[in-house]
Amino acid sequence: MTTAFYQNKDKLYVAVDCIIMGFRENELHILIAKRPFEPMKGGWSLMGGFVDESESVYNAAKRVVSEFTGIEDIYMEQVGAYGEVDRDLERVVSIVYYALVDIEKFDTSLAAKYDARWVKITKLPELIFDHTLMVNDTLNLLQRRAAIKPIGFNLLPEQFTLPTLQNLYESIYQENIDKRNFRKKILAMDILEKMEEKDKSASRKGAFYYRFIKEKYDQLIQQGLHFSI
Amino acid sequence: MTTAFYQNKDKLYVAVDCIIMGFRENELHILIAKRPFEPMKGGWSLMGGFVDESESVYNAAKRVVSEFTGIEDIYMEQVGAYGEVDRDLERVVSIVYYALVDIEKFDTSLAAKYDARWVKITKLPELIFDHTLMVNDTLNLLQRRAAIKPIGFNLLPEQFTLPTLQNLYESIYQENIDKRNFRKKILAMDILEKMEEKDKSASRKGAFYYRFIKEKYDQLIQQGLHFSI
DNA sequence: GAATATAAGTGTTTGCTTTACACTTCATTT
DNA sequence: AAATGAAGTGTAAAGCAAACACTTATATTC
Repeated sequence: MTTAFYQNKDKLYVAVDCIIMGFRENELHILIAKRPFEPMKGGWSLMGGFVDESESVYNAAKRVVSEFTGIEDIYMEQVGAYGEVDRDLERVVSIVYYALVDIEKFDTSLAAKYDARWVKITKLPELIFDHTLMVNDTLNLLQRRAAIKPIGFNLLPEQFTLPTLQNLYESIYQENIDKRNFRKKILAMDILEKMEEKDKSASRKGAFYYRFIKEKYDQLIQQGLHFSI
Repeated sequence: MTTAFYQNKDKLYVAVDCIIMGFRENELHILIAKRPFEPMKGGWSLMGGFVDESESVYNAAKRVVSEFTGIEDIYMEQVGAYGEVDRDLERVVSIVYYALVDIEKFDTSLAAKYDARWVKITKLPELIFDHTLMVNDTLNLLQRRAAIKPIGFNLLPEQFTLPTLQNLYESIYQENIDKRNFRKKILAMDILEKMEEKDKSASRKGAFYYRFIKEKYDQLIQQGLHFSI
């Protein structure tokens, strides 16, 4: 069915580009790939795809992230739409999402298949088209969002230590955080549960594992309080 | 020129919807119109239009705002892309911008032409499709942005009084602000210039006019400080 | 022209949040 | 048993945010 009024309007390609973020070696990483087709074949590119007529933009982004990582449960948020006429060789409007994934769940066989690499956000190569701009905008957004929403945990495994969590936030904000102030603040919110085991991989003494408890976070919100780091 | 790889991909309608905001009678207003065509003819709708092949999404939004207000110099920011499959009867991906305009510059002849009305944001009627969601998302964004960027001035004429400015922020945040704290904070930033004339329309005593000085704001930023209300 | 009415304009105190800062503990390795 | 190195802990100072009430200026009214 076509509605009369719309008929003479232009249709455009609509793409999604995904900034897939992971955390390892105490640094934020982004998954990028060598582009396998023209234009800009061989250039470093974000993970993208086209939006089909029959799928929502959000689902298109989910599909792309799953396709390139093998991960199904994904935290994703829209960054925005990029619509300059000359941003691609063809006229393509691209809608950007960032995804926060537990890098341990990454299906490494896909790296070879798609010529993809996890690169440190501080050491990104030049990307094609406006992809560098997209990454910059995303980092900005992430910094603002991670400060007030407990989204950082999506980058970590179920269990993590406080030193690791702190490293994560230091990597997101790209600045050092005082250890005592950080622990005070995060523990005061009472949204973490301390485990009995320690992670001894990073020190002799070992650091206790903690888990983020969504129910505790919901309680915090119900009390009219907010997450804040 | 068509690049081979893209050829078998779907193309979609891409629209812009604009949340055009103005300030009068001490309240934020939004420009809405009765939709003149099917589907949903006669329903209250945001100001929108389709993105042409040859114009950027941003320019499409500017064009729409100019068309419906007669105003050319517009502060505009993207809210995001709305891409559910069933958000319209046809498959239309809509990219939303909010625009802050000085309502005094509004060409009132356009109101009749487009069956448009300025309505208080607190008294919006039901809007078609996902337009109510768009407005809610926008108000949220505006609240966060107006707190840290001097964008509110775009809603006021060149000269304005501090009581008016305070009313504006109260309308944006939908809460009362202490007069002394507000004046202290805004004046401490030293980004306003006090005029010699008073506005006597709202009180016998009259309130001094002020102007926002962009150069002073730039200085503030250069000092490593930030706008904050 | 004196009294009245009304919004504009002005400082200080209190509490809270943020920042700065250094030593002890634990477990492994030598 | 000693040494190593990261994990873990509390307090004080400063800065920021929030609460709060009276005086001033001018038009209007009597």
